[in-house]
Amino acid sequence: MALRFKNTFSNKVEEFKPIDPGKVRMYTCGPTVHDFAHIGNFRTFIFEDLLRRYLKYKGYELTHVMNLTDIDDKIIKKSTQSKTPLKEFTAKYIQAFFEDLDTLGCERAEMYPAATDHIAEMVEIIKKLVARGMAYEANGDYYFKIGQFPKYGKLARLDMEGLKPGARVASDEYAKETVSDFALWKKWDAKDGDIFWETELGKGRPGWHIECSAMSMKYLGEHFDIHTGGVDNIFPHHENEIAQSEGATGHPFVNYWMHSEHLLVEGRKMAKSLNNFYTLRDLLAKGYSGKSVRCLLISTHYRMQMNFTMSGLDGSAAALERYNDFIANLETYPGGTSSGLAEEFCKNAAQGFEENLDDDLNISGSLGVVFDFIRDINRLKAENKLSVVERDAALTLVRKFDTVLNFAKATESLDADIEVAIQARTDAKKRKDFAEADRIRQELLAKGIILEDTAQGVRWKRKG
RNA sequence: GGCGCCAUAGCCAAGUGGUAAGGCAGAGGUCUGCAAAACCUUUAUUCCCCAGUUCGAAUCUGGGUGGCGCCUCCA
Repeated sequence: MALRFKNTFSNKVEEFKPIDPGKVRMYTCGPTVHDFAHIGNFRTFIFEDLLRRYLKYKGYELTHVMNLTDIDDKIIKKSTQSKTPLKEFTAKYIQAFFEDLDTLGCERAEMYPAATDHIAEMVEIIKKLVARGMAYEANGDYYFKIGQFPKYGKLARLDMEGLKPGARVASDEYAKETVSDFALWKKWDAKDGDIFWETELGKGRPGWHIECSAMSMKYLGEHFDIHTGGVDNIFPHHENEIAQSEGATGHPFVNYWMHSEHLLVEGRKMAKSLNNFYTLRDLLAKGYSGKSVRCLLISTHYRMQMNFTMSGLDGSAAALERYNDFIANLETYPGGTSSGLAEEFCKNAAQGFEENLDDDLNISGSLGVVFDFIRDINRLKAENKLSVVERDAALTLVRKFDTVLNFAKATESLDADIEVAIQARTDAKKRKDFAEADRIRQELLAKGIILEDTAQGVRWKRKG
């Protein structure tokens, strides 16, 4: 079976066929850089990392663009309040974002264009929309005229006739022709301080949606393959992107829309007021590794709401250890006598891994295959029925899986001398030299490698 | 009110017509000074409820119940 994805636009699982055979052009709505990103944001970025890694695994040549939204109301407010120039204010969070991506083992996209570097491109699109009668100016602001775009509402499956103006719309300060028309360009206002651009459209700043139309089409062309984001972006952001882009070019914009569901925390929507709001840095401060967070966030299908819990994170840390122990133990295994079974285990695992991911990135199914494979090979190893050639084949396969999963630890976090000490203690016990074993135990306790030493036994620090 | 997602073991979760993957936690073992690590074994007569279709339903149909999200700038 071929690779297939759920397309939000058609609401169906469709076979994936790129516009240019063998090549994929993909756009992702990136972070708004006004603060540290939270784990809900990263769930989406990790889904996109899985998607990009799997497309490469399948042999596609990928061009992936992720924008940086470095201009919006929140940024203006915070930057103005802190009396920090816009670029300086956002630079801090852009840097933090890339650090966090590294911590989570997310591969870099090919490009990370920033909105403020593409004002001219946005102005061009708006001018084109005005010329085509799909946008208009009102009191210095520019709006998209959704009445001129019959397809409007199709992505989100909204009936625009049925949309009634709510309290929020009624209080809107802008002078639109129709309540649901959305802003393309906002005239400078005193609260914007010194944040504005002098353009043919006047002194002002772009709306949020136009940024993504401008940057995606500039780097990927007017018609590209995949556009991703979180479900909350379906409406209005992506609906508006379609309207702006297709309104300006007159032809299709994106073939496949893919959206990841939200992360809940302890069963509730993550919110600062509920005291369940976590950034990646909060979790690192609690002693969890980036890879543990990656493992947890990637392990539930992207279209399912995922409930984040601390015990779930503990579980992922443990699963990750099983995976890494498997690799580490296999690497040092000297090899035994072949039973002839390993070849089939490898073949089945490779096939199962791919079949599941082909099916709209069924990561749970694929992980099941990987852990089945780990158990099968471990069993052969325990019985000494795995030859050197088979051992190497198994290692090669799991490393291939790891190009998609990226669960393997770059470095062992326990220091080498600590490993030596633990081994020395085990050896001492084997010699029945319990005085020596206890001495080493005290030493490890002093170094903080053993966290607790109770009558029931010792509790070791997790390697993760 | 409109649109959409979901309900499978203590927890997380795959499976969309042929008799319940996988992970965590628990239990037993390899193996014992008490432990730990690693590995192996084991853990759902049953898939929210009711009715129907079928030789056969977690899976399809109808009707309920419950949870969540979106409906103007939140991934």
